[in-house]
Amino acid sequence: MDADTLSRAFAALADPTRRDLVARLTLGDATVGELAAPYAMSLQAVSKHLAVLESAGLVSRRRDAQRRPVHLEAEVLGELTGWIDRHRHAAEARLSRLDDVLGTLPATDPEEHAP
Amino acid sequence: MDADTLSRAFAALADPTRRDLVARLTLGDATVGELAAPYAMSLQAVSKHLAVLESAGLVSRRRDAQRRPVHLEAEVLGELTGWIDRHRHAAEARLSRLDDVLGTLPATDPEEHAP
DNA sequence: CGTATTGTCAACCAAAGGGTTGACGACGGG
DNA sequence: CCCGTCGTCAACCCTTTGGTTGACAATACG
Repeated sequence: MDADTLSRAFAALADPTRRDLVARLTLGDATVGELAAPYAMSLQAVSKHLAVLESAGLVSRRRDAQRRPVHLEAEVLGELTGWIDRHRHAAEARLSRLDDVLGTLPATDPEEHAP
Repeated sequence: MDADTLSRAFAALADPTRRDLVARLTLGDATVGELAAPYAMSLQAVSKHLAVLESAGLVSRRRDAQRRPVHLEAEVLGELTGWIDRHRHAAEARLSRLDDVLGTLPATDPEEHAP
């Protein structure tokens, strides 16, 4: 899980069009043309977005005659949630230790941030 | 959870320095100077990175005399994992339905969809 | 064979990103 | 009151990014 993969994957998902493409691909593989159809932009632009997703490891392309069916690779998504969760939980753990220290205060009704 | 927040947050985490800052902040609040110390770059550069994190809602800054203690806001991290998990699970659910359809085949390992 | 379909490659452009340096603003401590 | 500290603002620079158009590669099909 090198930092570069992480950087590329986060960067890939930073674009609404690319997130949309990912969402579309959860419904199943699709060709570039099918993927491009809904958008106002050119086919080439969508092809570039797919290249970004591919270089981030989020997507792979097969070859089928002239078509290039695009397939979602969900594993990298797991690395992203992995990174985020690790740090979020670290922060929350620290907070609950803090609550411990302040624990003698009048029942601060904790909003159940870490069930 | 507008698309803009999502875009800004993903973009914010696409930079290794900013991810590092987030990691540092899970240990507790810190001033800009403290945060900048480990890096080769200028204080202004780190200040800019913090501005990016702040505009993504990942961080907030108090005022304490000349100091500007930075505080990690973990909630947005939850929105990110929310988006990712939603789509990852959608993809996996679809795959398992597909396995259902192909279910009469000789017990394919779930990982083996792309040989 | 010729041609239509499907995508990629290449060159280009405007805008955004990540960094620099220099100057300034707001405080606290002599 | 002046000075040092902490941080932001502003201008600038180079690279990356998201988009365009035009040409070309590969393959099916009449």
